[in-house]
Amino acid sequence: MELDKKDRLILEALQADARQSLAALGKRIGLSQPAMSERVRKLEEGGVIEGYGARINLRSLGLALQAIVRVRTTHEHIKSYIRLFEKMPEVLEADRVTGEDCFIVRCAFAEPQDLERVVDALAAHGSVSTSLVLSSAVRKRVPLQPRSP
Amino acid sequence: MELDKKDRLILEALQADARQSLAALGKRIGLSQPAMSERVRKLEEGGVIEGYGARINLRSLGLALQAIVRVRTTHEHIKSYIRLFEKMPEVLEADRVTGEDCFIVRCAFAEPQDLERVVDALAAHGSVSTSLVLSSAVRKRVPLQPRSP
DNA sequence: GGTGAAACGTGCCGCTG
DNA sequence: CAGCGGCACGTTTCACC
Repeated sequence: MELDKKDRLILEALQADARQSLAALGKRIGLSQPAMSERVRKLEEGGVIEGYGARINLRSLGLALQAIVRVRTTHEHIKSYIRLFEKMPEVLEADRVTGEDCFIVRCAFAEPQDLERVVDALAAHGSVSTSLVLSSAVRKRVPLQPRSP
Repeated sequence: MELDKKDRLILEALQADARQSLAALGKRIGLSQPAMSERVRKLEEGGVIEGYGARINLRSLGLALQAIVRVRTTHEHIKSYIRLFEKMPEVLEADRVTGEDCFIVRCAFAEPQDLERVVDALAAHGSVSTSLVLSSAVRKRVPLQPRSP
């Protein structure tokens, strides 16, 4: 799917605030409301926009701590680890990666004891390296500038 | 701020689809539209909901590759690294962490050459370990079940 | 660009703790 | 009495032509 300048502006605006009206969006970008409606519909159906989500403050849910856990294991355990990640509510995201590590896992929790439980569970069939998140230095949106034409 | 069962249901529903009407939300949860309006307003003002964003498909932007780069450096370079992250469009997020690594950085790019540029830039005042993301095994939402009552 | 339908914000009232 | 939810209204926004 081809994206022009205005599509990119739309994506940028919808990343900043997904709950603004199509009319407000149109005013910002210079399109009428039906034109915006059509463009957004195409971006959704074309799979460019996968959905809309609320950004939740983890701290306000009592989850003040985050950690990034690197997991090393053997190939036979890959699938069971994926099932484990899906079962554990502390796991926010898990990526399978190249290199010595097999997975890099981000988790959130309320207290150090919770992290201990997570680490113990993940170390059952492999070894782990755990880093506590001190601060999120950058939390950017998706880069939208037209890249290398 | 106190969150009851219905607040958690609202957060769950808004994470799944932030662009649904308050009336539809109310139907799902069992509240009238004005009641929903009020609850959502309080969740926003209380800082529980930080905002609403569109989920963008990186592949459709031509960014088919992701990597996670761990950066080790000395304390004097911390601030300049944070500025560097903010300047680089490839950097999606960067967390400062405990342990031997100083930062764990996620980036997205179109071609391996782009990653090479990123790694070169990040290795200028430290050392890096780079892992290519093979697949995102888990991409969950924030856990909302009431924790440890 | 315009029109019927749906959604939103607000004020008022009743219920409950 | 305070907090919360439901009803009804005028206004805005949307989808379709």
